[in-house]
Parts: sequence; C-alpha cells; structure tokens
Amino acid sequence: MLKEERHQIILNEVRVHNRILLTDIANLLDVSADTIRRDIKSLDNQKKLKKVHGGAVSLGFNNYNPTIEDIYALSEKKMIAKKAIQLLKDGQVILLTGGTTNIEIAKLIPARLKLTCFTPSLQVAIQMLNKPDIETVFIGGKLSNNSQITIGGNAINMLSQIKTDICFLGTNSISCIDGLSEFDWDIVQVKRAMIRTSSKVVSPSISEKLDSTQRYKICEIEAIDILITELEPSNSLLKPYADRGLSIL
Amino acid sequence: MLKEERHQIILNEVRVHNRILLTDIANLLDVSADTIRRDIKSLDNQKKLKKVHGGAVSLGFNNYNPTIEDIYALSEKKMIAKKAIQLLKDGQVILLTGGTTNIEIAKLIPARLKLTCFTPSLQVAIQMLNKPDIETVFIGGKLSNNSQITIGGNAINMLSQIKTDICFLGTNSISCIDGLSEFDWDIVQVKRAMIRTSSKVVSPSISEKLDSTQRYKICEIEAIDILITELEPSNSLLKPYADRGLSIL
DNA sequence: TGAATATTTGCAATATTTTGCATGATAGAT
DNA sequence: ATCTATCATGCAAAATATTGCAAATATTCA
Repeated sequence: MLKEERHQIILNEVRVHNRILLTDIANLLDVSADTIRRDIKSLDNQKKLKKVHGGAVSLGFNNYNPTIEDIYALSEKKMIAKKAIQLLKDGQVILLTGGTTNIEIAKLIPARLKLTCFTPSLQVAIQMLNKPDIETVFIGGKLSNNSQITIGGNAINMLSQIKTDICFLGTNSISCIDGLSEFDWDIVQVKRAMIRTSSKVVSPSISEKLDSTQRYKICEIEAIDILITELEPSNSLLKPYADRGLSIL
Repeated sequence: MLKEERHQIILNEVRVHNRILLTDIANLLDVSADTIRRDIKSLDNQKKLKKVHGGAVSLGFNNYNPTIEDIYALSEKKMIAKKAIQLLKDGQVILLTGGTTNIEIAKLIPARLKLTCFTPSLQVAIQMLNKPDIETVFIGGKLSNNSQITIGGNAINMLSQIKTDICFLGTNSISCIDGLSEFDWDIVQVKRAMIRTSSKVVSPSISEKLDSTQRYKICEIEAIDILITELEPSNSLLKPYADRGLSIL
C-alpha cells in the first residue's frame, strides 16, 4: 500500500464522517497506529484535515470565520480585554454577555485556563470552541437577530439556576447618575438576570460609552464592582465612578 | 521492449488502477526496477502521472485541495438542501441538528418563510440570524467542542418540552440493518431526544454515508420518515430503504 | 556499410524514506 | 488527583531512491 493511497483513504473517511479515530483507520488499513499518526500529522500540515487527540476531524466542519474586521474602536476593546483577563483564575465560573468587547475578551482567554463559561452569545461561544480546557455552556432561548444573543424567559430561567463568580457585562451605556442602560427591553431583562447570578460584576466599556444613557435601565451604577476602560485608571473621566465605589482597571 | 511502449503500458495501468507499485510493473514488463523508476520519473516530468515513493499515482487521484471554506461534497449537500426546503411550509416549527448538510439547508431556507426553528448548532443559528421572519430558538446546554452543538441534560430537557413538526436529523452513518448511528455517545442522546419531539423525521444524507455504521446507535431505520440524498429517488442504492418504508426524495 | 556518437539499460554502492517498536511524556476521562 | 489511552521521539530494519558507471543498444553521418 502506497502512502499516497492511505492518505486518500483517510481523507475520504474524514470527509464522509467528519471525524475518525486513529485506531479505526489503523485497523481498516492494517498498518500500525504510528503510521496513521504520521499520515494524519502530514495531512494536517497540508491543511487537508485537522488532527485532534485520538484521530482527525474534517476542516470544513470546524471553521466558521467570523471575519468581522471592521469593529469600531477595536484597539481600545483589545486593551480592555487584556485588562479583563487578568481577573480570571483557574476553576472560576464566568459569565460573558455578548457585544464586540466581550468577543475580544473571549478571544484572549488563555486556552489552558480551566474555566466554566456561560454565555448567551453565539459569537462568544464560537470563540470558546477552540479552547479545550474551557467548558462552555450556552444559555439557550430565543435568539435576538440584532444582538446575536439569546433572550426571553427560557434564557432568564436558565440564568436563575446558576451561580457564577464573575460576570463580564457588556453594555450600551453607562452613567454615574443613571446606571447601566440599554435600548432593548428584552436584553435588559437578560442582563438583570445575569447581575443576579453573579458574585462580581465587571463592566468592560470603552470610554465613549461613559456618561451616556439609554431608554431602559439595567441597574444602578453601584451594582457594578469593576469598571474596565481603555483609559489609565487615574484618568479624570473615571473619578466619578471611583467615587461611587467602583474599582477601576 | 521499447521505452515508448513501456510508457504507454505504465500510463494505462495508472489510468485503470489509479496507482501502481514500481515492483509490480517491473515484474510485469520483465525489466529492472531501475528502468521503471526512470520511466516513472520521466512521465512525472511530463506531468502524466505523479511519482510517489514506491510507485506512482494518477494525477486526478490526488486533487483534493480544500480552501479553508471548502466543505466536502458541497454540491451534493446543496442538492440535498434544495430538496429539503421543499418540505417547509409557513408556520411550521422545525428542528435542525448540526452538521454541514444542515448548515446548507439553513442557508437555503427562504428568508421570508415564517418558521420557528429550534437548533442546538451554533453554525445553524448563525445562518438564521439573517432571516428576519424566522424565529430561532437555541437549545442551550453544554457545548461539545468537536461537534459544535449543545449536548447534555439541559439540552435534552429543553427538547423534551417542545413539539416540532419536522426534524432534519443529520447523521454520521445510516444503514438499513443498523439504522442511524453516531460516533459520540452524548450526541446520540441529543439526537434521540430530537426524534422523540418531532412528528416527522427527515434524514438528509449524502449517498456516501449510506450503508455505513458507527459505534453508537441512534435509532432503527424505521424511525426515519424521509430520506434525502443527492441521488435520483429511483437509484438502486436507495431501494432497500424504500423497501423499509422510507419516503425517498 | 561502418565508425562515431548518443541513448538506454542493468548493476553496485550509497543515501533516503518508510515503517514498526520501545520509551517516556501528555492529554482526557473518571 | 489518578489512570488509561494517546502522543512524540529516537532508533533500527526494510524498502525504495539516487548516483555513477560500464555494457548494450540505437542513431547518425560519412
């Protein structure tokens, strides 16, 4: 049997079944597992399949590339994300809402950190798929087309059944006087439920959102424990928030 | 024996068998392996075959060059998707599992069809976000990194609370004798729950998956109402399934 | 035709590739 | 945290490739 032949057979098995076990293929082709392992490694290098522990999976299956490249204030959001992940520790149960800032946080979470991550955001969930040590639980429910997160009774109910250590609560508007606010009523409900489940609430927010208000209120500013912006914590814009008792990062 | 003659014979063997072993040809033509080696090298230079260690393979043999977006048998899957959406009607409640074929179905669902769509697949859900008239409900739960769908008690529990009109149940393997089967035990549980919730179960499956079996059984073949492949319904491959009472599309 | 020249072939020596196995390391599951 | 299956690595044996060379064969041209 030529190596080339084996490669073709392996690729075909992967294409048809999306995933294969190394030992199965070794039996099928009657060669040692080492050989198949080398084959798979080689095919992986050629980007013809993806090698995983115990076998291989097809490429087409496993990649969604959300190429949202034109995110507003991306560098600020990345800066915020960098600060945010410093709050994470092994073993924590975290809650990530949607929004582009939280997606940046999700991207930056170290793959080897052992976390349990709850999220109602499709985009955040997809970022988590590449991180084997993170157990991701998706909060099910009706999907809001605009915000790409789940909303409604089911989601809130599921949130009421969990207790999380820390919640990264993206928001539209944050103000010392009016607290956190949002323009979508359904999302407000979900975010309120999130605040209730979480011991610590972190608000990652670009400075532009500071001191703005929207139609529906989520909570008072005191409900937030930590405020993360792209600014230096000493920046005078942040002083009013510090004065209300928020930690500034 | 003329060189030209050998070349023709070698090319023909390659055409017929897709691959040849150098030693086989040397024996067949009763010349030294070195000669055949040189022949093959020359034919390789002329791009008439591909020389590999131990022999040669035909050029068409190895033409799988996936781009990152490439999905195996995409045209077949699109064909299946086209047939599948004919089953959809305004007002229905449908259930879409994961897998690349179901993603194609999701893409093809007309944006203006008023459906309620339940799914445990992140990819399917994302496809649905662009369709304003479709209410999408995500079945929450623990995310399986490999399959990109939610699994576990929460997902199964949520499934037990709904009744859907039609379920498009993607699967890894389908066989008249062994029924539907899958590679991953957790996914089997979810799919069983899906079958229970749904009045009608449709199995969209490329023909290559027919008559194959994986380690865990989902259900007997009779649990499927409609089988959709890229083949003509009259194709003889499908007859055993029709004989078992499945509708063929 | 016949000698000069070019090509092809087989062979031997050496190099490279492939494969399976042994070993210790690692990842995943329980 | 422990245990098992899987993985990476180095190694040696076998298979295959490469190279140079000389003999055999074919081709060219006088």
